[in-house]
Amino acid sequence: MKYAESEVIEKATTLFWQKGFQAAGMRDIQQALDMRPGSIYARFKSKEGLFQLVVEKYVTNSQEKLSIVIDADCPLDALRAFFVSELINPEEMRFQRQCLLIKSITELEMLGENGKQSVLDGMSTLKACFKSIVEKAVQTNSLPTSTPVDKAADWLQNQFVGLRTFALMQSDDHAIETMIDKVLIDLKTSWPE
Amino acid sequence: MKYAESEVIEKATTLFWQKGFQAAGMRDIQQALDMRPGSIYARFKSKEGLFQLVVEKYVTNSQEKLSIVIDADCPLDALRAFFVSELINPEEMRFQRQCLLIKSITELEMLGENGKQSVLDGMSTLKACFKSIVEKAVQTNSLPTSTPVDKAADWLQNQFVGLRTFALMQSDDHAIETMIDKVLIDLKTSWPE
DNA sequence: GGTTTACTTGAACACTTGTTCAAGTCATAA
DNA sequence: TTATGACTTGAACAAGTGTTCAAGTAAACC
Repeated sequence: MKYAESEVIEKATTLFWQKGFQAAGMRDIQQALDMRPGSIYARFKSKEGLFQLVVEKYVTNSQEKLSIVIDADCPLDALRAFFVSELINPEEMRFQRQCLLIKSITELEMLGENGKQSVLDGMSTLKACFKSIVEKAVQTNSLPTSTPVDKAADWLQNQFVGLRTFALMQSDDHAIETMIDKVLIDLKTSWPE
Repeated sequence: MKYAESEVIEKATTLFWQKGFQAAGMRDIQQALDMRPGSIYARFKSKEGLFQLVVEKYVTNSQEKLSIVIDADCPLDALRAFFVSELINPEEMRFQRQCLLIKSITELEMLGENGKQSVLDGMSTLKACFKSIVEKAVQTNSLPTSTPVDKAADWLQNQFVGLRTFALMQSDDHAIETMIDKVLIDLKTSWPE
């Protein structure tokens, strides 16, 4: 085995993240991984099989990052730090501002059943993480006990999605930080109904 | 000329909106438009030429819808109505919940210079519309005069983007409406700095 | 030592892609 | 009436797509 799996997945992640599933051709993949088609197919079964592993690894990774937020003494400060670190990064990593899952949702129809399920499952998993964050914030009195947890979790994930698209196109990092601060203000204010 | 241009653009819009630029193959386009390749190339020069017209028409259309909001007596009520009509529609039109421009931004790198510019220009155009809405709301005392107009316009467009992705995946229309109401609450509350 | 197993190579395959082109249609202008 | 030019047709093209396969390598197991 020429390269360790983790190494390969990492390279594949970069490629899929930059180009998307369809646009990343097998030849691009072969070049990025420095592997010949036969090797790729023997190890990952298909382009979609590789993509599935990438998505699953991506979700696990995100989950770990969100766990740090959940376990922090002050979850809202940690949440802000998480947002900043995900949304404000150097130019050569700009593509990472977009969420890989959201990008994949755009081409969901072009994926087979397995790939599709991986993406959707990933979304649910991350939604659960956001819920835990809100719950923790309520427990530590960072948020009022009146906060509707489920609604706020949906909203928070939704805000994150919007921010990522905003950050992708926005060149002014300060404007992004302002948007993040607005999220943290609104998280504490009132909810409909 | 077998079909009027507006008719053709409309059909092409549906296809690109559903499948995206890359995934909509020339054969799909030929079938959707009921035209042979030669006709399409004679009239639109290329797949990207057709796409460009679609994007431009889409932007004009959106601009018109937003003009109604700007000109309304109560812009915030009109804004809510606009959000609802764009985000809550029957199942067979679900693909329209996603913004065509945002969907296109995902595949910006795969477009030629002209197509790319059309999409980016479209984003700027719509941003200007959102700014007008906020300005109008301030003028009519629907929003406090302290509202930072530019910031709020960015934020509002950003919220719309997030909501569209949310609505795309959300089957519960009521949850979408709740999110819309949250936007209207937060638009009136405080801003960072 | 021999067999199995996981992995690797690179040429080749069948199919799809966007695009071209010679030829034809038909309304408008001279 | 003839000529022009915008539009149409459908077969064809070169290049690209994901995938397969016979053959080779090398470490692991009996």
